[in-house]
This record gives sequence, C-alpha cells and structure tokens, in this order.
Amino acid sequence: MNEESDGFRRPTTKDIARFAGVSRATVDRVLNDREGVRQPTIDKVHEAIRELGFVRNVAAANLATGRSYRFLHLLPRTGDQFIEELERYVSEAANAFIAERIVARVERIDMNDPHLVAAYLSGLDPADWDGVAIMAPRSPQVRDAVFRLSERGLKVMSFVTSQEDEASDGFVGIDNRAAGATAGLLMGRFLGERHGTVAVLAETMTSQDSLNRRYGFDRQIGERFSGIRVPASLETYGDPDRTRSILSNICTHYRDLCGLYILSAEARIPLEILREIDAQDDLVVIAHERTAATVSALREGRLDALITQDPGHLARSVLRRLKAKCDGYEVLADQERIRTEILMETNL
Amino acid sequence: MNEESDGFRRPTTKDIARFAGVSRATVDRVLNDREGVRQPTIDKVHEAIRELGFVRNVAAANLATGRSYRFLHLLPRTGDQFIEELERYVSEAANAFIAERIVARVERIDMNDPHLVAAYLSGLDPADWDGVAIMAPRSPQVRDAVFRLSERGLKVMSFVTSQEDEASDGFVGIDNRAAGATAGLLMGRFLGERHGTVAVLAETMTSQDSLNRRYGFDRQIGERFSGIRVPASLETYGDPDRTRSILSNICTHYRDLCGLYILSAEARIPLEILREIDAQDDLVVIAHERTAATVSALREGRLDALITQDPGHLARSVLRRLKAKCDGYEVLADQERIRTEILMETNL
DNA sequence: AGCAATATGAGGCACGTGTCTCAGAATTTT
DNA sequence: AAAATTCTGAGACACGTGCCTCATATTGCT
Repeated sequence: MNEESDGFRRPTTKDIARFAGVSRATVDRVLNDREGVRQPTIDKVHEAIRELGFVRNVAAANLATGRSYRFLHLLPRTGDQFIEELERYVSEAANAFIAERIVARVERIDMNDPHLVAAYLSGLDPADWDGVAIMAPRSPQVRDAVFRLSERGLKVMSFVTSQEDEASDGFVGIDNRAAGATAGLLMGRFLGERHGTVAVLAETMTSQDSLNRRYGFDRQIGERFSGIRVPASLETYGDPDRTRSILSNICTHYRDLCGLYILSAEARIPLEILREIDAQDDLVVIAHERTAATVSALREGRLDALITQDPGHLARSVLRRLKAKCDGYEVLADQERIRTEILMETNL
Repeated sequence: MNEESDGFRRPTTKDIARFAGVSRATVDRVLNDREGVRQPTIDKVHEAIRELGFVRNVAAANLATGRSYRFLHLLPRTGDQFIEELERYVSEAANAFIAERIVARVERIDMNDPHLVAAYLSGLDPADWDGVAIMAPRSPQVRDAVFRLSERGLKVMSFVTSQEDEASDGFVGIDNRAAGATAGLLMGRFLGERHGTVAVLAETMTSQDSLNRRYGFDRQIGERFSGIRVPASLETYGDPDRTRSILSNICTHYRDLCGLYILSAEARIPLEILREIDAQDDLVVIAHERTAATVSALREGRLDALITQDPGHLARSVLRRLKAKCDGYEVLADQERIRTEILMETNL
C-alpha cells in the first residue's frame, strides 16, 4: 500500500545508529547480543530503540539470514478418526506456513512401545531438523529422549499428549483436568434433578491424559452433584466386541443408568455400538473431540455435548511455537492458548 | 536455522526464469500480472512455478516494496466492559502486528447517529489509510458509506456487528442466530424437566444482532422445549433503574420464572442488579461475552453459561483479513472462523 | 608514557523481489 | 521486404538486516 511516501516510515537500524551516535555495526552488535560492546554504549543503543520505537523488520532479517525451519511431526501410527483429522490439519498448517519458510513433514510411527519411540527420537539428526513435534503417550523413556534431543539443540514440543506438566511451555494442548471437569459439569447440569449412575468409558486408563480427565470429572460430580454415582472407568482397549459387551452390560446392570462419558479421543466405536444396541433415549452422552462420528452423533441427537480442542489451531500453534523457540522470542500467549471448547448442535 | 547448506533451498524467481527458459524480468511480469507477455510465455512460467513448487517469498517482496499497512479501527464511544475489553484486545493485536508493518490506530466515535458515522467515514482520506475496521450498528447509511469507501479503494471490514449478511467476507464475528440458538439450547437443557417462563433481557431490540439472537433462541426453545414460554424481550436501554424495575417486576409477575437470557453484549448491570434483588437461586441465567462482570458471575454461580466470541482472535483476524484484502490473497478460512464458544466455570 | 587489549567505525556483500530502463529479438502489419 | 509494433532480455538499484573484515579510536594496564 502506501509507498512510504507519506512520512510513515518505521525506524531502521540506520536511524538507531544515527540517534544513538554510533555506527550501524555497533547497533548490530547490540541487537544480536554479540560481545565487545561497553555497557554505556549498549545503553545508548537501547535508549535509541526505546525512543524511536524501533521494531526489527523480521522480513528483512529472515531474508538476510536465509533462514528456513525444518520441523518434523510425529503422530501415532494407530488411531481412528481423531488422528486422521489431526494429521490432515497438521499437513494443512504446514502448507499454510511454507510462505514463512517453514518446511514441515509428518510421520506416523508406532507409539505403543516407549522404547521404540525413544530409539526413534535418538536416531534423529539435529543436522536434518530444527524442531520436532511429538504426540506420544507419556512415558519416562520418551520424556528422557525428548530431553536429550533438546540438549542436542533440537527444539521439541509435545502436543495433545504431554510428556511433562501440561502447563509447561513444551506442550500444546488442553488441560485435561479442565476438560474432564467440563464434561462432569455439563453432565451434572444436563441431568438436572435426575439421579443415578453415570458410566465412564475409556480406551485405556493407563495414560496420564485419561487419569486427568477422570480426575476432573470426578471432582465436579463429587462436589456438586451428590445424586450421581460414577463407578470405575470401563476400558475398551479399542476393541469393538469388548465395547459392545461392556455397553450392553451396563445398560442391564445399572437400572438407574442415566449418563455415559466417553473419555477417550476416539469415540466412533462406542457411539456406533450405542446406536446399534438401541440404548435408552434419555441417556446423557458426552464425548471428546470433533470427528465425523461425533459430529453426526451430535446432529442426530445421539450425543449431547462434545468437549474439544481445535485441531487446526493446535497444528498452527505448534508450528508458531517451534519457530519462536528457534528464533528465541516469546509467542503471543493469548493466541497460543488452546481452549477447551464445548460443542453442541448449534455451534458446530 | 539451517543455512541453506543442506540442499534445502526454496526456488526463487531466478530458478523459475531458468527453468522456463525466460528472463527474470518476464517472470516478474507474469507474477505481478503486468501486460505485454504472450500467452505461451505466460504458460511456460506458470508451468515452471507449478513444477518447482515456487512460493513467493513475501518477506522479500514486502521488503522490496517497502509496503506498510495503515488500518483504522472504529469502535463505539459509549459502552461498558465489553467494548473496553475489545479495545484492549484491538490495541494488543495492533501491537503484535507491527513487526509485519501493520500500523493500526483505534478511535472511539459516536455510533448512535448513523448519519454522523456515515459522515465520519466519508471524511476519511484514502491517502491516509489502507483499511478501516468498523463496529457500528447496522444501518443503511453506514452500509452505503462503507460501500463508497471501498469504491474509493479503501478496504473495509465490519466486526462484531455486521453491515450486511454475516456470512459475507466483509464481516468478522459470530453468527448471531447460532449464538442465540446455542443460548436457547443450553437454557432448555439446563432446565431439564422444569417448565415455566424464561425472560429475555436486551439493551435494545432495534439492532439486527439482537433480533438474530432472539430468533435463534426462539427457534431452539420452540422446536425442542415445549414446556418453556418466552415472552417478548424486555429492553433496558442500558439504564440501571429501568433494569432494576424490569427485573423485580418479572420476579413477582411470573410466578413460574425459571430462566433469564441476557441477550446483549453488556451484562454487567443486569447481573449486578440480579444479585442485589436476590433473585431465586435456581434461576438459570445465560449471558453473552466474557467480561470481568460475567466471569465473576460465572465463578460465583450467579451465571450458568456464557456464549462468547474470542475478542483476541477477533482483533487479530480483522488485521489479517484487512492485510489479505490489501495484498489480494485469500485468508486461511479455517483460522479466521470466529467460533461461538460456550464458557462455563470449568473452561474459562 | 608506552603498549596491549578492547571498542567502535566504515564499508561491503548477501538475501529474494519489485520496479525501472534500454536494447534487441520476434512478430505482425503495411 | 521493410517498417511498425509487440515481446523479451540484460542489467541495475532499492528495501532492511545479518555478518564479515579491516582500520582506527579509545581504554586499561604496567
């Protein structure tokens, strides 16, 4: 647009140099914290930067350095719709960022054995990659491998599933306790006056994420909805037959069954079986993540609410954060926060 | 990071030129659709671009053109917490984008008289601004002024409040029908078996946004919750005294009052008065927008749910869309979609 | 005071693209 | 076939920053 004609020019390093009464070389030394500059000089430069409101022209800087960013995304090989969706979004985000010189590749690897994952990570050459984003179940092996990778200079982020504390800056994803709590709160509110049993269905409860969700769920129910009983989580191991027998079992066993919380990311199989066995109509069902299966279940009234994280945002955030780590600057915290979203029929 | 050492170099215009067997000047003519190039030559260049996967280095391009973007944001002068918040976020977004050569200024102007707004817009000099973002109540005068502005080459976006169809690409914000529908659905679900009257409170029903929200709300209630009755909307005109008398009136008048939908963006006054008059405890209250007042009401249980749009996202999206319009490229639709969010205590 | 060490300046090249100009080639028109 | 017209090429400069070298100025030390 405006051709800098109209006096609207941002200050450059040259302006800083002139204002501070030093040379551009010195400004450069200060800006890129190179050594060999005395404190008073450094101060003068910073003063000029402050005074003129200088902001480094990243475009020019990137151009000068010819920098590019090679990021590797590691996703589990096994998985159903959620993983597929996620992979799609990661690829799409990668595509959207090539203009910023970000080159991202997505690999699906076997995440079941932590030793294998750790070995894979150890085999990565820091000369090939600037950063790695990994979604793997939390395990000491993987956590250590991640740590060693970053020691070798690679920037690493875990996403969806955290290797450490979910609040750490090496993680992009939702707070699973909050997600579980939201599910619990919604369940309680939707049930209203109705008392009874709410079943919790999970692929497995061995993962930290599952435990966190369950913890948050229980807390809400326990604190606010005394009329609701929540037995131990039922594990499907992703097996349709097992899921079927679990679901028909609880329907007959708990005469007062009034709710079902599907805690895992992949809800397709339980939802299909639920329709198949023709479960009671007023059962309140809450699940996680937006996939083809959950969306249609929501539309058809077989699902009451969905607790989700926006996979597109997730994927873009991972890239932005990796880039920020490489460049050593702070991300815009507000923009990168992954929200725990509640979806219903009306706000899909 | 990698210093292009490792064979990882994106193709440049020079590469395109070599591959297509033409000169860089010709490539440039094609890229920036300048005339004077024969079709076969154009095709050769496009072929090379496709073949090599060329993506224009925007950093370099912006550097070369010395382009900067001057955007003006117009917000209503009057308003309470929501507007204040919004202004804060707009300024913050503007700040975050100065690295991309975006200079944004925020003005608060009187939006009550459409003629004044239109006059203000007409007075804007396209030489001073590249784009304008405006949040003003829908009116023919403003809509026409917006139209004339864009005819004069200025890029214009409306946000929060649309001048045209909410689906148009000149608007950033939520679909207010969907927002109202979400409020209605939640209201119905939270009430469960309870039947009775739900009151709708609005600052004014003269705005299109209010009408849309009410429309969506009514549809949900009418379609799915036959036990709920929703009388005509009650208008507060933002006046605390009037609000107080309305609220105490309905509490006594409707013996079966069970819910309250605060439809307008500013919910502070109704919420405060609701606490003050000590309304019944099991009243289901749903409001819009995240502000200090609504957040604390949610935390204290005086509010059951909040339908919101993320103001930070809104502000950033406006800037990105304006910039995209200036540069004539498409935005990442997925990233720019403003979600209708549901907030409860657990996912604030 | 003289010397070594350190701090600073001056200047140049590179990055990829936009935007000129001018000359020469290819094509069309006469 | 010659002239007029339209395309295309070659080259230059600019944008703001990073990074380098070499010379000179300044400081600290003995």
